[in-house]
Amino acid sequence: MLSKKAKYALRALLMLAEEKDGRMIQVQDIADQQKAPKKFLELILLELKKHGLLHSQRGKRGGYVLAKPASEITFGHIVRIMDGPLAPLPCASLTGYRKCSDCEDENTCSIRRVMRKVRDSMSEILDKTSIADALTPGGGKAVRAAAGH
Amino acid sequence: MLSKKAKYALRALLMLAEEKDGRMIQVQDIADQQKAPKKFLELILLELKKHGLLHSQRGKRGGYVLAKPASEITFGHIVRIMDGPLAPLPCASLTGYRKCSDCEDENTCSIRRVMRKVRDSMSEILDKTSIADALTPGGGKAVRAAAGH
DNA sequence: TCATTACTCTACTTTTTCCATAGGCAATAG
DNA sequence: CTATTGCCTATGGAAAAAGTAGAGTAATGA
Repeated sequence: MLSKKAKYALRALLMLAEEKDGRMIQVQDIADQQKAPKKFLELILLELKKHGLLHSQRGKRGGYVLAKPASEITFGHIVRIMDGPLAPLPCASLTGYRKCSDCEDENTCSIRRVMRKVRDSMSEILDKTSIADALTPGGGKAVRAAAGH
Repeated sequence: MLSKKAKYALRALLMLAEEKDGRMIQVQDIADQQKAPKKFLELILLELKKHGLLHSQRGKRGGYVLAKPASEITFGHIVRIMDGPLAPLPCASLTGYRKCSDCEDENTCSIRRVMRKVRDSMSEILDKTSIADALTPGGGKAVRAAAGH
């Protein structure tokens, strides 16, 4: 289940992606528009900045902007920053692998095998859908790819 | 992320599926084999029974058996019983739909649209993989289907 | 310069969910 | 009848999620 943090983050980035030619938006405006607690949102945006997705400016007329093109910011990246690995089990994750403490033999674990498939299919969607794609429904790369089966 | 409950449930059902011609297994045996707390496991098996996946018998020589063929018990069903809807967001769920309280227009919500795709692809795997499939790697229906792209 | 604005950072509180345990009741085999 | 095993309800503790507080720092602009 997606956390509220991740949802706020996605919405904030989508909002920033709609802004014309690098105009900054302030935390307060984002909070107002998506009815999120301002202080909570600050923490989220700060984290996104630390991961290189946002630039910020302090003081009067400060705010946030995307640090790179919207087409290069994927849902997968955002969700991983906020909620951690996509995989339903740590042992089925590529980016955040951890051994199951209670698993006898990882190579023959059928649960792991299935969850690995789930991870892969989630990645196939989330890592190939950018916030730019999301803003142009029917147009994005991953949208077409996912429709093709 | 899959809860421990779901993981215990999957393992218990896989274990029961390996048992020959309807022989019963006791909670204690399952708990021993998968190093799960017995009392906790009881709750889990009870819930699976209430959802029609298991039969049980009380008293001496009691225990649990699958209530139907292993090929008719899917990962999707088990996970939903234990952890609820597959979808990352309630508003993107088919089996457990709930409106987002903070969402303006559901039909144009791009986050929902993406998460719906994620749900669909999870369902495509989990609802088409039975515990029988999981026991015969390389053989199951969903295994072949998922490999074909 | 100096007050104001708005991001930065650390710490804390509250709420919710997850994991597990406890103990009595009910059925069944022997 | 009685030992065993599942059935059921209640409760406790830990951890994670969600939100709050407040002092600090940089930029602006009057």
